[in-house]
Amino acid sequence: MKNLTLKDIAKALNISITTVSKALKDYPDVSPKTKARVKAYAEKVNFTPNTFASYLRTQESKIIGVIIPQLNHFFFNDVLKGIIKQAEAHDYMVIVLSSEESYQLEQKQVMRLLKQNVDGILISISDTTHDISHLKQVEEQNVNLIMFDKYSKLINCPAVVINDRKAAYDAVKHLIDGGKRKIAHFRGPLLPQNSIDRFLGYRQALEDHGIAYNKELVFTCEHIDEKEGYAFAHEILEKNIDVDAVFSVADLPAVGALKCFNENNIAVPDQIAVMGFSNWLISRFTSPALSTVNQPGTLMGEEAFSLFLKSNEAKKRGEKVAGDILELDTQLIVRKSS
Amino acid sequence: MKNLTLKDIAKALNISITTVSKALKDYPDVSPKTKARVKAYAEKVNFTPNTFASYLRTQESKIIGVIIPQLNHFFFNDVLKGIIKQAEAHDYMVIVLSSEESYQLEQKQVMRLLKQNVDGILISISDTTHDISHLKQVEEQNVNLIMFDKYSKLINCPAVVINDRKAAYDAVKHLIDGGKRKIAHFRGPLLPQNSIDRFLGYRQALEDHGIAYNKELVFTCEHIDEKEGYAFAHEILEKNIDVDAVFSVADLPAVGALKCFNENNIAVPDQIAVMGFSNWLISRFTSPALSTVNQPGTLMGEEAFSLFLKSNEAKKRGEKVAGDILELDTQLIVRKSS
DNA sequence: GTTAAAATCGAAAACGTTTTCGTTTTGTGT
DNA sequence: ACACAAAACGAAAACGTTTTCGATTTTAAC
Repeated sequence: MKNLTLKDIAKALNISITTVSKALKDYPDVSPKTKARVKAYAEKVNFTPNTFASYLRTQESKIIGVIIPQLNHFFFNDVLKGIIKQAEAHDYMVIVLSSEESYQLEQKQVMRLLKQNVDGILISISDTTHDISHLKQVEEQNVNLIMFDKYSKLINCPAVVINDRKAAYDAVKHLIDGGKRKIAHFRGPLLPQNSIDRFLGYRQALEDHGIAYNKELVFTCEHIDEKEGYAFAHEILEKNIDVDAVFSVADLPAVGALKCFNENNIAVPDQIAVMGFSNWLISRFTSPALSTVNQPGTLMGEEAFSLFLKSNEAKKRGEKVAGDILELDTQLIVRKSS
Repeated sequence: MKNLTLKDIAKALNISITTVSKALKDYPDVSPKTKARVKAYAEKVNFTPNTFASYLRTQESKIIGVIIPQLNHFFFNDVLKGIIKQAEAHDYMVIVLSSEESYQLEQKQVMRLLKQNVDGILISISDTTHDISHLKQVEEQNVNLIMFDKYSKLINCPAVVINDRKAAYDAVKHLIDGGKRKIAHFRGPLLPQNSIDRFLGYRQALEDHGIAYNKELVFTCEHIDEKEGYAFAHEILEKNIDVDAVFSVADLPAVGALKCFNENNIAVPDQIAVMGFSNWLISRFTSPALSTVNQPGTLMGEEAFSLFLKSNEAKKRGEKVAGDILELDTQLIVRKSS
């Protein structure tokens, strides 16, 4: 019970392989009669052309590679879902790889995908990626490159992101509107663009509302986990730093802070309000439930695949695709912690 | 800057394609001298054989397909991580698909993978899968089939699972040891083997400790989300059902129940203890923190890939692989909710 | 120096598809 | 009938690899 080939069909219908192939692809030099005959038979035996053999002629593998920074990460799994769904709708298969936030691993995964002759690489770069020569190489090999969420401004390719700066601005503005003035920020690592942008949004919101920026209130995460958030919250209490709100670069550190505040009987949000970012599953279940910013993960994945398709079409026409950046809307989700 | 071919190397070294190929694969009829020359050059230009062309000869694609029931599911992402990690170590690529708990979609995804000529299919079957003819077809096409976690007893192929029955038994025993006697169970859907096994473990534990089984205390989940758990907990309070502990088939319904109990000022665990299953990220952050059972997701993924490798080796030797089932240990995690 | 054996190499076919180009068949108009 | 164009078909090469088998060269033995 192997998969059938053109040869099998040709033999069964007593015509040539060429005619079978052309009939299935609606070439004009095949009579309507034989076309119908071939198509009916192919349908009956559930024939689809062997993708490996097709690749050899067409150089199209119908496979794309996706590299995310973490495999078990709520948001990136949402994106993955969107990509895989759209890929299925367009008959592409998706190879999934993870850089686990390692620059070296990210380089290696890109090279593996290039060796695999994928039609495109969709990547969200790691927090430790400080050099993009491996991405340049993707473009040099004329493979479609699309970035999503964590992108680099140093390379000119299509990307789909959220407006981190605006989202952070709105989140902090919400805290200010709630009467908070001494707002701490748990920021992300120094390299990735989105932690920079969220920080800038935070600072802009303060400035626009006449609040002086105080760098003593900014804490920098390395791993963006709940332990760091817990530690920062602990430091705030320990050192008696005057703070009435916390805006965290992500939900996990916010959850850690919540835990610390709860343990020390700090009233949230009355004494200190807490705001996360990303709307992870977990944010709904903390007590109090965590206010946060929703990122449209699945939509981002779908759009990333659409950008790939567009880029691929352009490539086939011999054009160079523009490095347009698509921005998706976020939603402020106000719960009990603010 | 395309990927190089054997032909390119042959031309550069002024020898035949055949010799290059054989040198790289250590054929005995190539002199040590030319072997060294070819290997050095191949290394220098970073040559790897084109997998698509290789497939055409060897019928080995070096690609495996993985089908999980849900894409953004904490446990299955852990498994995925293990599979992808091991696959990378053995130079396999992983195509990821999801059935989204739909039998129809699962069938379709299996067919897609067969058409793609993957070397193996690793699958965790959906909750709605009631027929396994699509899996039989995998075996008929002589493609390696491995099941993990959610498996079917109707098909004889290697599988890696946990001992759900024992894990559930231990969890319920823990509740009993804590003095609880009126233990409710939120069970999973009727079809999947693991929800059956967890139910059986629950019943066995009751029986072994002289507690009569009361089917009024068993609630059946359909979607295994927190809403269902909340609703069941609500029903328990509403109808005044006499319950002093809840054992849930998974963490999410347990979290829902916790929420309901908290809202109604039921003391957890004193009045009602709550026990989840799976050790999701979220279970650490509820209040009180949720007791649960840890499933070794990453390890399960790694073992699943190992089973595939073994099965593939057996196939190459022309042997039929045994349908052995590998059982991994779980860990009872006691937190504040029990 | 001859010959057999061993060592080394390369031509060619095959995997399944696509596409170019040449060949055959059919149809049309005289 | 005939010429000729149009329609329908098929042979063959190519993609890059692997492997069989035959050809060539080297080595060893007498």
